[in-house]
Amino acid sequence: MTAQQARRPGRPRSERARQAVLAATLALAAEQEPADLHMEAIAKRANVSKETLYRWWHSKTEVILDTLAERGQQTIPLPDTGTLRGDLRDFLRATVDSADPATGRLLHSIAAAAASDENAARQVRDQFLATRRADLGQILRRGAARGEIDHDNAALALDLIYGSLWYRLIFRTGPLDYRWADQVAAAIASP
Amino acid sequence: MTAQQARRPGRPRSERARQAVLAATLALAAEQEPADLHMEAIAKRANVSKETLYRWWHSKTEVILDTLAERGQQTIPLPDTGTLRGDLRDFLRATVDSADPATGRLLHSIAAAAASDENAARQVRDQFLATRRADLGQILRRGAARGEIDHDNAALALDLIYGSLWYRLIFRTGPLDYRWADQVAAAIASP
Amino acid sequence: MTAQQARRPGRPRSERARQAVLAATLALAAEQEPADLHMEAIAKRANVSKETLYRWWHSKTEVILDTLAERGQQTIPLPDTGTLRGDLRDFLRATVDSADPATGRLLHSIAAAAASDENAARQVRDQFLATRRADLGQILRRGAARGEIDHDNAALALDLIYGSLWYRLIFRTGPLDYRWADQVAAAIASP
Amino acid sequence: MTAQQARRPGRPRSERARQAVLAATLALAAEQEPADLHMEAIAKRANVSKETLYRWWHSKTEVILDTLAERGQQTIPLPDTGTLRGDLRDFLRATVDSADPATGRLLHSIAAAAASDENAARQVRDQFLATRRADLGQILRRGAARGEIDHDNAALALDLIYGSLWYRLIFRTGPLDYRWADQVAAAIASP
DNA sequence: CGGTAAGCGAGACGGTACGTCTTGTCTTATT
DNA sequence: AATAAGACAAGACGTACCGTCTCGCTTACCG
Repeated sequence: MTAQQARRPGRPRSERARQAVLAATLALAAEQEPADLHMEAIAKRANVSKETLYRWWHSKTEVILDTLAERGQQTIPLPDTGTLRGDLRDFLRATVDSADPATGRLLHSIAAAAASDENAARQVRDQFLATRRADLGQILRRGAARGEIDHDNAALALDLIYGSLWYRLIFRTGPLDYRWADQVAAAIASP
Repeated sequence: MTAQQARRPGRPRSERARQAVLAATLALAAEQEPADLHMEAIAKRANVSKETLYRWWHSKTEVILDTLAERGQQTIPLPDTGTLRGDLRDFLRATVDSADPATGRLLHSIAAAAASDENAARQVRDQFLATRRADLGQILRRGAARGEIDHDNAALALDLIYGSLWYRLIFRTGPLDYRWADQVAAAIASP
Repeated sequence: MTAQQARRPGRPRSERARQAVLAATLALAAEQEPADLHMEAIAKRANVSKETLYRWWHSKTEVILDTLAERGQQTIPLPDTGTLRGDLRDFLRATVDSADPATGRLLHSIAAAAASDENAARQVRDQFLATRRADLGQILRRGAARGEIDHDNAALALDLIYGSLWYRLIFRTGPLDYRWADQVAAAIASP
Repeated sequence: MTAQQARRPGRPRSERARQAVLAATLALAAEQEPADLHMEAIAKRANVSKETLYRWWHSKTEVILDTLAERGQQTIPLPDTGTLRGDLRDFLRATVDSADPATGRLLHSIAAAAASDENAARQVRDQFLATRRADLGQILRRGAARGEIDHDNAALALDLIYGSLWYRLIFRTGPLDYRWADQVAAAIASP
């Protein structure tokens, strides 16, 4: 498939620059407010020219999505406890664990971008939300197969669960902790 | 009570200017993208000086919250159908009805602001979310009193319901229509 | 003539406010840069409303000219030493003496106003320069009568003397001190 | 010599933008009042961003001084008539000739800036007055060498001559014409 | 091994919103 | 009527970030 890769002439893309950009993005997210995480700052921090930055990422949203993909993807394994509630609990607890402050600010940034720009919203959906929904969907589908949840409700549960998560994240209505994870798991997988 | 109001010296605040700002905000929201809804544009559209704008509203978030309070608040009456599911259904349908395109873009703007600025998040919580949560909370409490929902779940339901609403709104994962309202009502008020 | 003064109805003009404005102008000139001497600052410092300020003085230039008239006018007496050079020397030395830092900054302000506004230039000429020129002119005319200076040159000398004074003041090319006064006196009244 | 110039990295400064700014400044001076000659207007007229404008010129004074240097510098040649009076006459007549309305308004602007800001005064002295004083100083030195003027008076004459010029310009006490030039030349180079 | 072509850093550019500031006018109640 | 208080429309200020551009230099390949 992509094996051959059609080697193009000219100087190849600098892997060093790519890594520097992702690292700078993560570093800035760890240190500063979401509003201070802009293209100019990323370029400066990464010692990369804005030209290079814009050549490979067309917007801040793309940079952040790439950073999240690179750094945070692998962290959430699919649990298999035998019960829906157990699976949900473990999955949500793992999700909560993965949301360190830096990641949290990256999520804030893409939420802000998605809210104010329809195109960014699409990118976030396709490149970030989709995989999470697929994972959680699989857990719910298994629960539905065991009769622990209605099939229609399973589809809606995705929105309810991730909705409440982002709601807490964006509006800071409360902490995203194990208590929250357990309550949601219990509410969705009520007997 | 507060009737007397202790008349301050000097020229009183112009109600005309205040209304013009709120109307301009609504008009811009109806016509343009959220990103084009900035203080400069509001001032120009309202024929109001930037000084006046900043004197009374310290940020765009405050202007939008005021606009929402003035124009959209009174629209959602508390239903009383006798059942939790019925009440939820009616309330959510009314909520969906109130989200015309202009209002939707105002909501997008405050979501973006809340996501990227902790202070804005607090303002949105206190001046916008709080009343909505109180309304829906009343419905849920009535349901709990009738034994239609567990008391603990009632508290969580607030997050699940409004979470899924904002999630759809921000990430455009699906339409906010009666179908959504009915499904959520059914899922929360499952027998 | 002006004896009767046609007493008008209503509250009479506040002499207190007038004095406060002139005092505030002088105080600000003594403390700050010419650029910080604006109508807003004068009003605030004088505890006078801008309304009152603009009612009686139509521009900053008028306020400053009034301040100069009130505070600095009487200081320069006409000398009579018997020789042109002596008279010039004493007059210029007295002029130099009268230019304390506060007065200097007031002069800077009216120079700036005159340079950028033709109308202000006319006011400065009529209400400030005219009297100085008359005084110096009298000295020069006495010298011409004694044959110490050519009549035509006497007229021009006004420009040369006051010109070099303002030039030093505006562009800070050198100090306005007795040395300068004596040199100018000697040059103009050369034997 | 300085030919190599040590080429700095990055995009080089746009000569086009530089010329556009100077041309816009001159054009605005020709058409409008000194007060309407502000940075915003210059940027707009030159089709140059404010950022670019402020990057290369830190204040309006610097822009004007640059404009004067570029457009008006070369116009006054040093005369050599053989007599001080003749040299002065020619030099002052040429100076008068160079003061077209646009240039006059530029001079008004820098005079206003110098009067109200010590730093601006220094810049005007160093970048504008200095060369003029050097030119006129040379003429006077030649006169002193020929014994046509006392050496001490020669130094003072600089102030007297340029002082009276700026005095007329700023306070509009009279026209800057050949009559003025001839009178001053005669008075300074009196036999 | 020298030519060709793209990537890269540096940083200038036009554009434009930001939040602040001063101007001169106005609208109140009080004097 | 004049006052103080202070709100108002207007618009310039200087700063910041955006996304694009123009340089000279570097790093590959390909003939």
